[in-house]
Amino acid sequence: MRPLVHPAIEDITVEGILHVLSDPVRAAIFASLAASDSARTCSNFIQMQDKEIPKSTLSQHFRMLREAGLVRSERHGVEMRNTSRCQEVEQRFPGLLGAIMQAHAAQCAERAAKEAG
Amino acid sequence: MRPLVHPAIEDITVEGILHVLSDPVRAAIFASLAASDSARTCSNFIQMQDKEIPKSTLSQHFRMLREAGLVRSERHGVEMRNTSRCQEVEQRFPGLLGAIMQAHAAQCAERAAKEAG
DNA sequence: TTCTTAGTTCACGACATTGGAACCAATAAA
DNA sequence: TTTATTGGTTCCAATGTCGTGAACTAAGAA
Repeated sequence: MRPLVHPAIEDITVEGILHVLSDPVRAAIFASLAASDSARTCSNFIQMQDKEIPKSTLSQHFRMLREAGLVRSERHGVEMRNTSRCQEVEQRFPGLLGAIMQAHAAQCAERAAKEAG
Repeated sequence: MRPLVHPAIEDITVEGILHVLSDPVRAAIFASLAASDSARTCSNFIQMQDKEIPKSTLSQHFRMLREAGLVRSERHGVEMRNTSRCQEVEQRFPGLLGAIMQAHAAQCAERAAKEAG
């Protein structure tokens, strides 16, 4: 089993961040991690947006989030504990994650409104 | 020749914007368009970042920028005039493009500094 | 040792991206 | 008129990336 790869803060790229967050599932995972104080495991996200995400897909999503520098993962026994690296990224690219998450949230609210109305 | 497709402002998505700007060439094109007052043609961008972009590739990049809602293109005779849709997008997702472009600029400056030694 | 849990890796099909070659449409030159 | 040129598009084949089921691993419990 390969060791977990976490880029140094200075190796994080804007392209990488944008690409990894351009997928709605990964964006939702990241939003949830960013909003929560404590670490969350991968399997917390098997149910998302009214559908099941296969374990293997989830594993890839977490790898991509990790290698883009957005998430820190640590193995604890049999499970993985994931936290966002928001604060570090905020230092490097001020305002970026906030703006993206806000836009995602706005779009999400808009869709919910359209759905209901 | 297919007509040019421009999404209505309410059909522009965050995912679409992030994906299209996660490519360094497209990000550079968009930054240049956003910074310039007047329209620019496609062929203005054949030389970018010390290398040539093939015409066909450039054409695809512009199509993607257009269909994501970031750029407006109009045929004028033999050429295309492209402008950014910054202001519209700003209305829909306030702060998003600004934060992204600022992060790109910061990264660009950083790379230039590292290059210079 | 065997089982369970949580996640990873592999392999393959589906889809996206790149770029050369051929093409089209508008205008300028002959 | 034709013919040539310019600016961009479309087609297609090679290559790359993504999502997923099946098989696997590693840690801890029974």
